[in-house]
Amino acid sequence: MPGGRADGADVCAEAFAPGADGVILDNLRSHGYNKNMNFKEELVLIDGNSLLNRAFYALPLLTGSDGVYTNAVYGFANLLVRLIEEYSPRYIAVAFDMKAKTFRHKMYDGYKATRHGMPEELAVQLPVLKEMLDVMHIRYIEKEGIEADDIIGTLAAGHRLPTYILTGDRDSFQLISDTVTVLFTRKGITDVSVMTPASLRNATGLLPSQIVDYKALAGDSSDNIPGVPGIGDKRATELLSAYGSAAGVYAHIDEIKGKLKEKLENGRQSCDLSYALATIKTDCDLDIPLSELTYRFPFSEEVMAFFVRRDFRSLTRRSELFGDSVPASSEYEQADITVVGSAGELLAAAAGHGEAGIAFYDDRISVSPDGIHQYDLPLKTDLLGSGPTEREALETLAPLMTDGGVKKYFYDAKAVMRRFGFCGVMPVNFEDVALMEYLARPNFKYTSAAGFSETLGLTAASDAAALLQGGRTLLSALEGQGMSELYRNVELPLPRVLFDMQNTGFLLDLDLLEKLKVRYTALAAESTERIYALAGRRFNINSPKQLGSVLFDDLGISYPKKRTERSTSAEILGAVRDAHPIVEEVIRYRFVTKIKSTYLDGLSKVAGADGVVHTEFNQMQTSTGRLSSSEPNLQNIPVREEDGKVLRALFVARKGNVLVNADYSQIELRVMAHLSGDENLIDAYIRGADIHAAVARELFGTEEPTAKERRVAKTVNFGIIYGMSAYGLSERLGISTQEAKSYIDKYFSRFPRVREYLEDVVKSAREKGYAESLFGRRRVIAELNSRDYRTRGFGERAAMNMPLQSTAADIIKIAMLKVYAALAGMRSRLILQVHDELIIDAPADEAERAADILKREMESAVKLRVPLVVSVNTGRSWLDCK
DNA sequence: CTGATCACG
DNA sequence: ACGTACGTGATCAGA
Repeated sequence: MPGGRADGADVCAEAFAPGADGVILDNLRSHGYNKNMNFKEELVLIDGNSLLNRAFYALPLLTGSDGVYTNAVYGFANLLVRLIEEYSPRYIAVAFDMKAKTFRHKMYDGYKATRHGMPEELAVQLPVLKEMLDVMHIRYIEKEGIEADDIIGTLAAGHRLPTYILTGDRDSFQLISDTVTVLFTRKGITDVSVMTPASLRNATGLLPSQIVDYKALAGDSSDNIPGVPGIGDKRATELLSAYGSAAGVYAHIDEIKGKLKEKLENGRQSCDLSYALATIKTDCDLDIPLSELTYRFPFSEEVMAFFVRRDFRSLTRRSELFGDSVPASSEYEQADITVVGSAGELLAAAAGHGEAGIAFYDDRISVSPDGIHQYDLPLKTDLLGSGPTEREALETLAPLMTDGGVKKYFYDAKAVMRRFGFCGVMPVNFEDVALMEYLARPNFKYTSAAGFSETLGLTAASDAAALLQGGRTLLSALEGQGMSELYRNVELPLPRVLFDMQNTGFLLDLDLLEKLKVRYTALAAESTERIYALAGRRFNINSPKQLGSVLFDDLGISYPKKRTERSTSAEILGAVRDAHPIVEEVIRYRFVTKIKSTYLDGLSKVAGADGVVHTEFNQMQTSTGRLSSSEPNLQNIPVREEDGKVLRALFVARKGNVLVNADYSQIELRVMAHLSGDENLIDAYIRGADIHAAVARELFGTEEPTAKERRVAKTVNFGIIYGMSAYGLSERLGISTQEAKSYIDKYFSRFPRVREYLEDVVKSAREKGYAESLFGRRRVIAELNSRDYRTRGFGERAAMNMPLQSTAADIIKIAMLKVYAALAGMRSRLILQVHDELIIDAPADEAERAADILKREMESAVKLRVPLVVSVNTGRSWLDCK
């Protein structure tokens, strides 16, 4: 992956109006992110092994649908949920023992020697538990040579926060203090006693500090701590109440008589050893700031997917645990907000801080330098008279934007760039929390201001602060999910590239646009009249309902399928094409009006006076990591049909320029060759074969496949990428399902690793709850565990397709960054991406160089087991690029 | 505001 | 016996 960030001080001089759609920061919360939670500034430390153990023996040995034992994890999950609901701590950490020996073993061979190893049924649940903690973003800690107790002791000692320790281990009582409470799980896991200094005294008569002394004297059979031989529970308690501590006992050894004295003297060494063994360390070498112990609640879809996958039915039904079903409310966690009157005060608030959350609204700009304090600057708007105007405020904030020493946490950096476009300020050193969320919460969809503006005032109370807090948490979540590189090297630098592309825009030939509009308006009118004449009446042709009634009722065309609902889709119309002359005319009408309304009228509406259209590239829209394009969508301009393709003549290079167009050849199929490792497919690509012909040769056993055979092979190739069924292939090829099945079987027998790969992808997605790309991008696919076979089938196909489409999307994003960097200093500009295609508007004298850059950077974007092949074309218009 | 339709990769 | 290829966005009708 490229390392180079694209955020130079390269100023965009062209004026660019700030967008009408404000930036919505409360998406962070309204999508279920720590919403409605009044977290308390409290820390909960959980002894993972102890609790898992308790849960294991407390519950019957359940298994999930896949046969993996899950009873202990289930019990753990329930306890955890109860804990979160009852205590609402802001911070949680789970500590685990590691298998390795600890300093205590070195001290004493017998340490924990009587412990049996974990039963296999429990051991297999440990990774499942860790997986659950991962999806909940709950930090767990394990360190070689240190026991969970010591981790807990150290964390408890390291903070002044009220702290709760959840464990079934009595050793932890020594940590009890005014600020540290032990939540002690007795036999089962439902019975939890709250152990404070007072309740400990009631229960045992001991002070917390005396727990260690007690063990030094009486020993502990469960850990095989010897204590003083001959001294048991009763004697130990008596001695401690008399002398305070084990040391106190020996200091007054002369006051003790007879056999007891003898036992104590003989056992002195054992007592010292036991004391050392029983003492929980509070000074381990652990550097874990509190900020890393936050977690996400309500739970994300990923947690839901985990519960579904593990058959934790009762938990999946607890809708209140999952954010999206919780209604919006005013219970926002409030930052300490100060309303200021000038942008200078925002600057001052950020001064001296290395980081700041910055939220932009139409009527307010907020800055939070620490996630706790927030400074709000109301802006002067048409409706509200006070404060500076947005422009004045932004101009004042410019130095902060270009200050490399302050890391800005934005929500949608591209939108921020657009806001500053009017004064040519390009922010540097920023994070983009929206992008983090897009990656870390794969089902999340970014929502623009339009849908939310009404609730803005209520819900967007403390978001600059939330941005900073949430951003830090999401960064560690991304790290945990292996997506840090994807975020930092691909997604984060991309907004700058997309901003420039949008900003540059694509020039339209307005004269041609006018001519085409006239022509298509006439064609549409003519077609309409012919249809009315053929139907014998006037009706709304655009209404599928009315059209269906004209075709299948009035004109008596027999519907070609068995179904009860009647469609008038192109597929159906094609099938009844010969039944009546009106059908052909409707097909033509559909085409003409599509061209006119969607493309000609649509483009006219959004083209500037200069003829340039500025599409919006949406980076947080798709479930696979692709971009999408809107207002106008420039990724669906006609090309497949000759008649529609002419529209591409509208898209032209600027004066004196040419368009340079480069597209990947079958990138998804090549990605599949790489990911599956199928030798046959890889060989074909390395040989540089015509892949569809090569597959045709395998399917039909012919040396020189006919055009028809090649077409079949091509359809099969596409089908494979989409997880097709025999029926689907048969429909598309117009053949029987038997014949279609024989092609598929033949394909898989010739490319066996492809079949294995696709099966593995589905299996892994079912187990993990998500599919992933080569670069670690994830898509949660909850449908895989549906009991409805249609829904499940959809999940399986989506799982097969995702890594291919997603990896291809990652690759072209990397290529875009490389191309953008390579164009530095040139006048050529990237203007469009269409999934596997890039277009540059290049001055004629740079065209050749731009073409070389496209080919080189796209082909070398990543190294796969098959070559990436790019073809480049040049022309005055997009239509000419062929 | 959702579904039907059709444009693209 | 079931329905039936993945991912998008724009327009229109009709509730």
